[in-house]
Amino acid sequence: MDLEPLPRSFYARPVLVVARAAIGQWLVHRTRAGTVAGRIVETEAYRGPEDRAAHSHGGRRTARTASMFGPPGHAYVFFVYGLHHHFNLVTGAEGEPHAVLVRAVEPLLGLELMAARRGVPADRVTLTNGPGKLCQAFAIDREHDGRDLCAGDLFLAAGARWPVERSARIGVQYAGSWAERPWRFFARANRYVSRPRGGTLRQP
DNA sequence: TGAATGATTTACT
DNA sequence: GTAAATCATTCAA
Repeated sequence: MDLEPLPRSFYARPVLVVARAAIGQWLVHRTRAGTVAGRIVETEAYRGPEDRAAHSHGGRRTARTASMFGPPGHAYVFFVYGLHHHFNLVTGAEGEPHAVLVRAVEPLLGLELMAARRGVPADRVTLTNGPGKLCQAFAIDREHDGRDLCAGDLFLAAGARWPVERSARIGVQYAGSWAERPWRFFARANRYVSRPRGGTLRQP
């Protein structure tokens, strides 16, 4: 299969459209250590400045959120909890701080490399079933913040169509009524979709 | 300059 | 189920 980056026009659309369209596409990262790729199975839309859960809410433009305000088709990567990275796709128009958080991926290529980076066996869903986990498996960190996803070693490629379901977002209940909005999209019947927090994640 | 905290994960009781 | 890990960013002073 040819792994060519999706065009910028894929990202230059409303954030909710991109969040839904991203399900089923491939996420690819080529590094010196090898290539890893997987199917995107879970996303969430963050629509600052009116979205209280978004870092860009209220139009706050800081050093951290700068890339969220940049042109579409670039990455927004940030670091939380002192240990984890989160990977986002910048969408919409330049100056519009909207982004799509990639929350889970189904591993397809480079499973052994992912397993080595994660320190878990390659056949476990915990390899990539969470935003922090997939960043570790794909070796995505702040180095990639602001990176162009249309030209480089980290990009989305066209994948197969996949049935999509939607729900409220996870982990941002404080966002009040906005959290009621079904801005989380996930692939139906895919075991790599993350489970809501609080529930113990058991291995098959 | 200093204190609080988070779009989470993991281990432990 | 609950708590610890762990630090860049943010906001207050």
